Amino acid sequence: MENESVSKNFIEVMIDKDLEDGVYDTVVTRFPPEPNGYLHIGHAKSILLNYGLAKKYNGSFHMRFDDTNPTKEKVEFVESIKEDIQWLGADWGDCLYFASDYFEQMYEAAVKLIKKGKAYVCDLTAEQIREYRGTLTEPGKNSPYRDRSVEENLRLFEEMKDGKYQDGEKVLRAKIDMNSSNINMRDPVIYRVAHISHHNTGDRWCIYPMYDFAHPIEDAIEGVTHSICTLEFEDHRPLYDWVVRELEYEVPPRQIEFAKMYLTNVVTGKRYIKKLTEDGTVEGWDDPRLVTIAALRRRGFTPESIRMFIELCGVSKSNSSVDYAMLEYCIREDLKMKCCRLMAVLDPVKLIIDNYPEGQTEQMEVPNNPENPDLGTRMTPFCRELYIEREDFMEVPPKKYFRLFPGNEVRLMNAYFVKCESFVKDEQGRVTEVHCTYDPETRSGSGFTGRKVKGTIHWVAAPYAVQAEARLYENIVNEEAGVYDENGNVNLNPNSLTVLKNCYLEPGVGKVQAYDRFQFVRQGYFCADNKDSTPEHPVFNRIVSLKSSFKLPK
RNA sequence: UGGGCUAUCGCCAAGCGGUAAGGCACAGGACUUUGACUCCUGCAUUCGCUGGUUCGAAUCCAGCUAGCCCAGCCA
Repeated sequence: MENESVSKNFIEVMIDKDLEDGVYDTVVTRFPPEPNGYLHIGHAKSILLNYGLAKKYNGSFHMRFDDTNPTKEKVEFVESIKEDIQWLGADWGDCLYFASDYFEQMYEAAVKLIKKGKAYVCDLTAEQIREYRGTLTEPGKNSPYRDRSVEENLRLFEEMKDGKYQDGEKVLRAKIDMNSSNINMRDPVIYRVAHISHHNTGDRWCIYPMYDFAHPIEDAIEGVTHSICTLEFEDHRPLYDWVVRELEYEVPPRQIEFAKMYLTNVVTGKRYIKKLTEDGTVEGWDDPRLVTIAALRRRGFTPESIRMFIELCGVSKSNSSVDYAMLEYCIREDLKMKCCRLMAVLDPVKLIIDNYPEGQTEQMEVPNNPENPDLGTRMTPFCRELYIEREDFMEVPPKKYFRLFPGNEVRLMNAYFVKCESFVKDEQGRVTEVHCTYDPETRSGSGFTGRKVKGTIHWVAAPYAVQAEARLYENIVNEEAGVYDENGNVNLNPNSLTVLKNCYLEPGVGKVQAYDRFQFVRQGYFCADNKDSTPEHPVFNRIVSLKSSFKLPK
């Protein structure tokens, strides 16, 4: 049963009005990344928002690479972006586009502006253009080239296209208003010369359109109705509208801005991620401490969990930073019913059942997910020597500790009740063995109701367990200290990664399955590292820390 | 001293003149073969501030204050 009472976000309200007023009779949205890096959780918001809107209004969603600046773009990014979007489940169908496929039309559009007397070729240098532009508080002044004739502009622009000029020698500018209080309207540059190969068009062009000119044209050509972008483009909207108006498009697209997503305790800035990657602080763009889509995937986040997260965060126009706990909540919620809950021990100590026959092994049938019988059961071996979690035994228990301590009885999950009889320490005083006795009548599933125990602990059979490595990732930055320091450096959490080499997993849980399923070990879900894990050397990443992790009472 | 935008619980976020939804987090309690999950319960007399209009304002008006964005031939 879906909850239909969910209120509409402000964009949906605007779309509804447009549809009512007959401004548009359909909804077409798009996600237009520049292929110059990897996608992260912030992009997921834009992708899912645009895709969700198109789907909700029965319109279409376009995937478009905004590749108008060949100096920063690469095909490898095109591929990774496509992969990430597909993984997220935003299906663009046949609507895959490249801005660079419209270069011809953009050139024609520029010619049209020139003919209308709305654009001119300017010979000022970049520095001069900056000076002429004025400042935030002072108006700009007209370029001396502003009043060239249409004929001259046409000739010059064609020469720019034909490669007669060097990079930076000439630009094409829109003729708007140098006195505008909006700096974007002070005769913005709309075409620049760049003698560089483009990943898509090769050396066919040596002039490339600027974002402000190209974007509205791309939208108009594709019939995009609602061009949704982030807040920093609000000041560009007048220019966007100017372009579609001057170019006289029949059904001009509308730009709508929303607030970007920020997350606490993580680094999302592209240049910071790059820095961390380059100085070796993280392993790469998919390091599990990052929140790139690839990293989240590697850590075991599901597309469903990310969609839920974006849905929960909502959309608005106020800058905000979402609590990281919200992301963790979503993955827990999604995995809860669909992952196999296997047993594993991260910090092992031996548990020896003194009254269990030596050399005997019995197979216990255990449910894969106690809350979801559909996931079936599996067999797991049980014998005299087991590994349990070191923290599940205490020589001198504090109040309200109800796991193992001398004289106390607990349940071994999916097996028997065991009572702690004694323990062994080494010279350093470290516990090396815990001895106990078991009660055969209390076998799991036997229906035994004779008595109850307050604690249940997990275990693995020592002779059969598979040794594994676990990597516990924590937030990469300290919230208390702030994400960035006064010099703009990332304020790292020195404990962001802990590697545990001596962990044990249940054996025989399947060949591939064991390495791509989620584990639940008392306080956290674990997931096979889909990059570094092999059957011989399983590597697991803890993907979340549960909110109510157990704290010993004082 | 320019322009644009935003201000509702620790964090997101509804609300659009009729007397503060929801989620996360947190705190109690019940249940429990994971101290998890689930289930109850609690959690803004108040909506950045100050005035005004109104029978009535988070919602309208005025004036403040704080934060974010803009001076790339980046997107």
